[in-house]
Amino acid sequence: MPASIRDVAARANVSPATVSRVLNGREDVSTVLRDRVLAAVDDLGYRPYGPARSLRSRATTVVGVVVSDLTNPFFTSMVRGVEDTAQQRGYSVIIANADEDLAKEKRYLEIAAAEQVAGVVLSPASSTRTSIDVLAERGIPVVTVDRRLRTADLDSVTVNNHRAGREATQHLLEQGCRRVAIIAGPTQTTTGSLRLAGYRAALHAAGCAVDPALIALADFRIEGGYEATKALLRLRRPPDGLLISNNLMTIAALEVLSTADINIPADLALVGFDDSRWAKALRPPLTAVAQPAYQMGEEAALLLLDRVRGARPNPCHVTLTAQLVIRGSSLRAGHLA
Amino acid sequence: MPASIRDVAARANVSPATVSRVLNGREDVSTVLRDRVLAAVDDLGYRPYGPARSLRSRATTVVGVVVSDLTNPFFTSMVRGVEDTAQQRGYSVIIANADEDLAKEKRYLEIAAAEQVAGVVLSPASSTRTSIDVLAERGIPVVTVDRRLRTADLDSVTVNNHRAGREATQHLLEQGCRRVAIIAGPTQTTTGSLRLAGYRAALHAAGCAVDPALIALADFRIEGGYEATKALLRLRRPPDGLLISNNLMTIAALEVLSTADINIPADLALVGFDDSRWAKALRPPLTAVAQPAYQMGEEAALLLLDRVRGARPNPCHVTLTAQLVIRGSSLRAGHLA
DNA sequence: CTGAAAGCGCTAACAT
DNA sequence: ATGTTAGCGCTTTCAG
Repeated sequence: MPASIRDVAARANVSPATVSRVLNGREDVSTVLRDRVLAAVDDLGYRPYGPARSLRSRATTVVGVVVSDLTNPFFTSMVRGVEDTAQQRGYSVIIANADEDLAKEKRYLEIAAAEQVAGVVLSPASSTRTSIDVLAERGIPVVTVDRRLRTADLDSVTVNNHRAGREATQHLLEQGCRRVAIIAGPTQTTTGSLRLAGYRAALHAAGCAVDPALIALADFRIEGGYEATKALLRLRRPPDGLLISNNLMTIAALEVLSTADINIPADLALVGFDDSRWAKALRPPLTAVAQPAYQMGEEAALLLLDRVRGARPNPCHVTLTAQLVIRGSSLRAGHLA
Repeated sequence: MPASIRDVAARANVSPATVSRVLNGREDVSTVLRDRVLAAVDDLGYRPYGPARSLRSRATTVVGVVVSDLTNPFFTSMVRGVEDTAQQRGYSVIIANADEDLAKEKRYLEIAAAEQVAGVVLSPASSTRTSIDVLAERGIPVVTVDRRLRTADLDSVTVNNHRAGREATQHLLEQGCRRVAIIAGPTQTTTGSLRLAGYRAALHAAGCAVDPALIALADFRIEGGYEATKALLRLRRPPDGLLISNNLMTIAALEVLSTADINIPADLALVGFDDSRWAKALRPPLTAVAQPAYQMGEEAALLLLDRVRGARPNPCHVTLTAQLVIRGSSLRAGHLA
């Protein structure tokens, strides 16, 4: 049976209220009593009991991060950014994995609401069907990261996905690709649809027709990447350039292409979204759209904590820049390593 | 202002007690009242308030996972195993990232205790300095995974690290390596020290001397892997075989080796702990000690939930098997792809 | 089968 | 500066 605040109060010969004041670092307690309380806390090994505290004060110093796929290194980097920033400011971070699944996501948002976290950083599984009502009802602020929500105007941190998709596609065209394909993410996510829109825009700008057969829709996960890549290879006129909308699907594509003995970049020039540590170790090294994942997490945490503090009345959208890092997998001219 | 149980009670014309009974799925409520309550819950959009509930009932259906490094894919797979298993059984999972840092780990264990989670799955940052006292005081069960604790006899799920280290080293020796080096993890972790011990055992068994210069101690992270690899390459007599104790350090080593133009496996045969999706896509593909990460998470969750239910009086240790997957990075004979 | 009442551990309002 | 009191939302005896 752990010690309660009353036990501490009894041992220090003060009232529970005084103990509470000391514990919450308030200045209006005499040094004598403060020391006595602290000693008692120490003796008893007292630890404040979270649920009671948040029941009474309706606040915690825990922020939640609900990510759409924790096995995706992009999101783990992003989470690290949130963690470091929040912790610097005295908040702790708990993480939940929605696994690109609306039902799981809903459940975790409910838990976040029920557990009364101070705020939530969310990368929504769907721009239209994800609902943050549970949180809104309780006045818990939400910042979306990576993706946005169309159903509510929330603070958000994203990269310019449209432009990134356009530039990556343009790069493939410049390398002489005539049939550039894309493995796109779910169009219900803003990243999925914007990167695809960027791809289309680049083709239009170059005066190329958009061949629907070259657009493979997948799920941002390894399994989907497999199927999509295989489908593209089965085409009578297979692509000679390929843009893949995230890192997990890129891993899958690399496996399929390697099994099928496709020569990269000669047969197929490749660009993948999300840079990673192993991209450089591949042969050829992978051309990637590098996103500032860690920094996105930092920014999201900053926005969220401002919101928690009640600063900033209006929704704020931070757009960072994704950078095309050109490496061997897309270089046909060969004038660069 | 969200609806409380009293509001629901009022609207359904019943007592709060009845609402509580319905919400907790108890059978002793008449169908009439149950329906009225459910309707009222629906109308009001009522959601039970976690802190009040756990304050009163001293229990939650949330389990915590405190991992030592969330950016490590091994741990994210493991977490997925915990999640799936726990969710099947009606528990939710929240995750905290200790980042191989004892202070952060301590903090998260305190939060887990304060928030009154049902139990904790932990991969401890240190086998001797990690303390689970905060949780033990409150009677919250803990299962360690991947690593063990020397300070308490807890349920644990591990692989046979000693044997895996031995077999991997033996494999390198069989490939004709004469100077096999290791990049070991922190010896304060059981995985770090056991894999190293396995390496030593293999050398002894083969009648080779253990050259201390060939043992590089690092931190299980990318940065440490860089330094360790560079240090090994600077040796007057550099290694011709290398075992790396986890995936993050392997990524770092691959980068360094690729920059230094070391030929794998001719100059240096390579084996890394932890298999991954991109291992096959590398050229040459990476020989890896594959750990059943997901399954480890599943087992850990099973043990933990048993413990939560109060089953099983004695600590239980599950040891799974790590499998050496031989690929091109370590094959010198060349009779395999 | 249902309701009334007590109280979990803590903090905030009010007194002093 | 400190103590007293009330009550957060919920579950759980205990009566009926």
